Amino acid sequence: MKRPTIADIARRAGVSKGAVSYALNGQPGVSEATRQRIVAIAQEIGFNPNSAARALSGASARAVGLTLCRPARILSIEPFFMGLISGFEAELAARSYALTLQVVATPEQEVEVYRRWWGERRIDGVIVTDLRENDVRIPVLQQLQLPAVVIGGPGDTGKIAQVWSDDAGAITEAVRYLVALGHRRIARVGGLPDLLHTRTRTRAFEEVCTSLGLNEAVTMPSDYTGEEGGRATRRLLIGADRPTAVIYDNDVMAVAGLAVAQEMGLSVPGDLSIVAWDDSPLCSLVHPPLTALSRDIAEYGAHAARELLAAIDGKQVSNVEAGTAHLTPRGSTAPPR
Amino acid sequence: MKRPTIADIARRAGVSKGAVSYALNGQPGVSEATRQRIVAIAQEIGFNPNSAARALSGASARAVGLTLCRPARILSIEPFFMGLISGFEAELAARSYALTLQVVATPEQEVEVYRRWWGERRIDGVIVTDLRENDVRIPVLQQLQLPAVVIGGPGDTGKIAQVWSDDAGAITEAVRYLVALGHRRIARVGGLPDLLHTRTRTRAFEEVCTSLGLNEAVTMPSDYTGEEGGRATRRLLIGADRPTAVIYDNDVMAVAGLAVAQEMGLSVPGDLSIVAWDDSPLCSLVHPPLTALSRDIAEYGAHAARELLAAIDGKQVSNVEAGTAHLTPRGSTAPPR
DNA sequence: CTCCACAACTTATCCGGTTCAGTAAATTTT
DNA sequence: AAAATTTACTGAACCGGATAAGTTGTGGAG
Repeated sequence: MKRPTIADIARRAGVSKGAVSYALNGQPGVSEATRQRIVAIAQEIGFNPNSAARALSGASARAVGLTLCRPARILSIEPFFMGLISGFEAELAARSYALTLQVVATPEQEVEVYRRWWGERRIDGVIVTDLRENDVRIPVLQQLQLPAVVIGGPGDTGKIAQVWSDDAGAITEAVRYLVALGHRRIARVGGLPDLLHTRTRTRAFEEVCTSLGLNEAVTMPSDYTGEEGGRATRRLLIGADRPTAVIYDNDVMAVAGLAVAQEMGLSVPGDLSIVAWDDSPLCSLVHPPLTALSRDIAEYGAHAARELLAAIDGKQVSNVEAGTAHLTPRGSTAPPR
Repeated sequence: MKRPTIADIARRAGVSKGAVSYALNGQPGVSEATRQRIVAIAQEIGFNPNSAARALSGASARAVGLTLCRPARILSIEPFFMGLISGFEAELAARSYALTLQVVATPEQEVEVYRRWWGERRIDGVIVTDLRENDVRIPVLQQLQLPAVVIGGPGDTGKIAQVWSDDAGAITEAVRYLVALGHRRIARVGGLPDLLHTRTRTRAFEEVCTSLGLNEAVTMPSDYTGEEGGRATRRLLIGADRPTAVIYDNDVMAVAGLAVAQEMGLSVPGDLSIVAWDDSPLCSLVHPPLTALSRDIAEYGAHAARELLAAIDGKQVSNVEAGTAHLTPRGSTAPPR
């Protein structure tokens, strides 16, 4: 079955290719009657413009790219990215942009993918996650002049748009809450230490602990996996001065931490309070359900997609903060015994 | 910064566009010396062929499509799809095919996306998940002659390639194992009842229970969400003749079921044994870790991708079984008290 | 020495849209 | 009523590759 082209429509309507193009794109240059006739024919034969031909004649590819730089075993379980993707989609589909995805192993590979995609004119822009300090991707994006939006700042990205959420504010709220419950020894299991938002969180965590007069603010670095999260928790709990509350940088590690506590015979929240960052259905799934720092990740993604589309349209965009995570108390936090 | 084209290379090498095209594609028609010179120049200036131009001149789009038809809140937590995507990617990236993704709400929307993608020549083929009985997508794919591979059979898909795993064998193994432990009242919390593989599992579950002389084989239909899985578990456990073992159709529902049991004061595995289908890190994360039917989902995805690429290359492919899930016993199963 | 075959190119066309420069007819302006 | 403008188109060029068809130049066979 041959797929119809504008030439087919032109023949059937008895006009030229140009007229068909004007008619279908809402451009002036055809009468209303002709336009309707052409649109009707296009509808009837199920015409879709060849995206390659369109992209070739100067227009855009109508696609944006996203690379995921995490090992498969983390990606599969980490709810964050799927939530983000759902959010992107809502915006992109509305403007019929496609989302092109690639799983990579390293930031260097990621850069290669950007170069290739942009060189191939496969995409009009990219969404960059996991911003790092002195991120190798930023200068490449600038050099290529590839429209982009960065998630996970704030950081130094020059003219590249950013979307971030107020991580410092969120962790401050969580610590204040735990202190209000009576906790004095609060630890944290952090995400990948290289990521900029991990650093922001660590710094804010230390600051609020100091300001509230807590003697120490231990952050165990981790990597978002359940195994590491569990190990870090075990290390925290075997110490003499074991914490009475732990804040986790993602939900997967929090769930793993809960399991470790249960396995060690500790009661949650009696002996240990747990706070998860990023509230996914996972948090309400386990017993007890986890107190979490909630934010609307899909909306966060949608926000990023809107910024990216604006950047693609050539609008100069400033950095945008997309809301603070707020504390959703559930069964995993209580005053210490 | 203008992105280089073969014309740029041709000018610098002092040859024609055609020669450059032959050289870069390994076609005969240029001398080895010239080819190397051209390749070197292409490398130096960072040339990537414009995918649109390539697609336009008869070649393929070098992209495949995948639609995800689940609400965002399920997608975000369901590890299956991300695992599948990782598997696709491994194959696709190796042959530098791009993966285009779209989240949709209904199979009808999915069909629309297929039509559009194919009409736009945006993709060369699609991966279809969640096969249903009398699936509306199958006739459309056949009519469009859109290369495809279906995951989730076996079912009637005509000439469209299928990849499936032996669900009947897996559930039989699980039930036999539970019976060997001494269980006589085994229930199941199933996935979406419309899906073909859910039916296969249900039928096999009933058969093996009958053949082993168990009086009843209750399957509570569910929808893969934690909430529903928890609710179904609660309904099973409040009955007079409550089961001593439950098999769940995905890991998320199994974790939710575990939480419900704990919340009702039942000990796992003492009072209730739990088996999860599809072993994700989630299963080893909770306490006790869940006995699961494991299969390599990424490999499953890779398999599907290979079949799809074969179909795109015009090879007639037969249906392929991609291995049976095998039982991984962990702490959530034991003889009943 | 001529003819042929073949390598190593060049030239031109095509893919299917977009867009610009025409052009004839209709409408408005003066 | 003639001139100017506008409307509604057509025709052709163009985007950047792939590729079929044509053009040289060279070496070997006869």
